[in-house]
Amino acid sequence: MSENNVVQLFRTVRVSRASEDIVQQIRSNIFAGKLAPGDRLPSEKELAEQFGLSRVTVRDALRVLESQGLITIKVGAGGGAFVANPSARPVSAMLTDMLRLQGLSTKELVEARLIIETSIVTLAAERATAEDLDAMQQAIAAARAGRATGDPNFTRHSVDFHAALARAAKNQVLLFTVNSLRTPFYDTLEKLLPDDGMAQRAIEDHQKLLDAVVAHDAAQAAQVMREHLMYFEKRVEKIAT
Amino acid sequence: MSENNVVQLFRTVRVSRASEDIVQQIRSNIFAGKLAPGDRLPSEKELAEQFGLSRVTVRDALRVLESQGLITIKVGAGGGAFVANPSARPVSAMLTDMLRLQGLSTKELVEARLIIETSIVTLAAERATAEDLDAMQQAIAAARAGRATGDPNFTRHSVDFHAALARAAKNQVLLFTVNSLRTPFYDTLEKLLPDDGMAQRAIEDHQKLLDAVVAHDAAQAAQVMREHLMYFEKRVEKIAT
DNA sequence: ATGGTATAAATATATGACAAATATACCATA
DNA sequence: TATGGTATATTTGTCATATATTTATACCAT
Repeated sequence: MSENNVVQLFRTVRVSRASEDIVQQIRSNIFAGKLAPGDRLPSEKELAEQFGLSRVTVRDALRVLESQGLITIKVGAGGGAFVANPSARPVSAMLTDMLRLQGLSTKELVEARLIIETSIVTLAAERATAEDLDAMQQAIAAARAGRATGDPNFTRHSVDFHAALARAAKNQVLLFTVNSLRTPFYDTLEKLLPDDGMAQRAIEDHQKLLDAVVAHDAAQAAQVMREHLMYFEKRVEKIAT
Repeated sequence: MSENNVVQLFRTVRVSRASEDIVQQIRSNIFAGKLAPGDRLPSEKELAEQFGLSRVTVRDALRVLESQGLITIKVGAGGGAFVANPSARPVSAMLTDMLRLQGLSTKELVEARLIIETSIVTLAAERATAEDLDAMQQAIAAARAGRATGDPNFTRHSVDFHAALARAAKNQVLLFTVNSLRTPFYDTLEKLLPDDGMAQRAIEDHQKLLDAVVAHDAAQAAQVMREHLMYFEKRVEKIAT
């Protein structure tokens, strides 16, 4: 064992908190199915008694569980902590945060988004239900109606369209991943004043995407998506710099 | 507006907590780059003064930020809340929770991973540097050495190999995303007792992947990756149980 | 049936205090 | 000088007690 190559035999030690034990116990009960979505946990006071700890410590634990998406907390009579429905939303939010923190280049984001969005649209071409198609069509119709009244801000409808498209792929992992990648773009897009040309282009592209999905034409859908993303990401890129 | 079709004009209202405002303010500073990883926040006492709220409320907010993976908290002199390095681990942990709770299915995860991993290996075939290739080779060599001494546990070397491969794609977004998606799988694999057949297969596949990347043969690399993932994911069918 | 008020239950927040963890400074000893 | 021990200061962790706020329900009046 030379000076330069120190072998790591031990791990960092961290003293745990009492509240972590509470978190762990409640998690175990949730994962074991002893607590199901919608079930109410005992009140903070009761939990404090059961755990033999103070109410503050219990609240600490509950805040952690809430942040992990495992419980929701309601105030007032009949309130308390309730086991949450499992959702990919917290995962997506966290992935969004983590990506944001990394100071990623637009180029990397664009590239990653291209890969995932084209996969999504390919899957959507296979898997979209009538409901999905309807949702996509409605987003397009709403964008058209908005434009007809002179409102060039198509962002909201674009978000809705892309959300419906991603749902049509029937893969929640891709859904939350692409949402995390999209968020930076939509944030920027919403800040700029979109012109009517962009609105028109968005509507046209969305319609083409929908048509391709309806026709189960995955290759065409992927191609349109690529062009769509490249067009819009060039505009966002200009503004961001 | 008939009885059966009630138009939703309003959204559910929820009274916010004071601590959420603190969370938001700290997040804004982190995302704006005013607080960088490693930076220390003021003490709880000082934050309480700055926000004009009690220390309890500040602690609430800090617990949330900690659970979101944005800060780490240290006890004692020189302690306090420090801005965390972005890590895939909190995302993976949350993803694992959702898998356990069946909010997401293994099938969806596998499908998403297939898409992203094959894109990564395609990019790596174009972009890998000598350094990347060396790192991959070393992971393979380490796995071989381990196996030669009778240690069938190749998981660590597999993690290293895939990490090196993902770095070779030169896209931080894909790297981070795939690390988040991969970890639940490895955590499960590590809990199994892998047999030597699996170790051998991993080493062979990794070598084939490396060879394809060296040869800039993206199509071959993608094909090997697909087969590799399908082989292993069949053996880890139930992730996070 | 509708509206208003009181009450109870539960979380949210505050204040003050002590416990525990940790880094640093200082001193004694070999 | 290096090592070990102790004291001190700083900071988080937890506690006890209390009040504020939110919300559902019960009850009464119109």
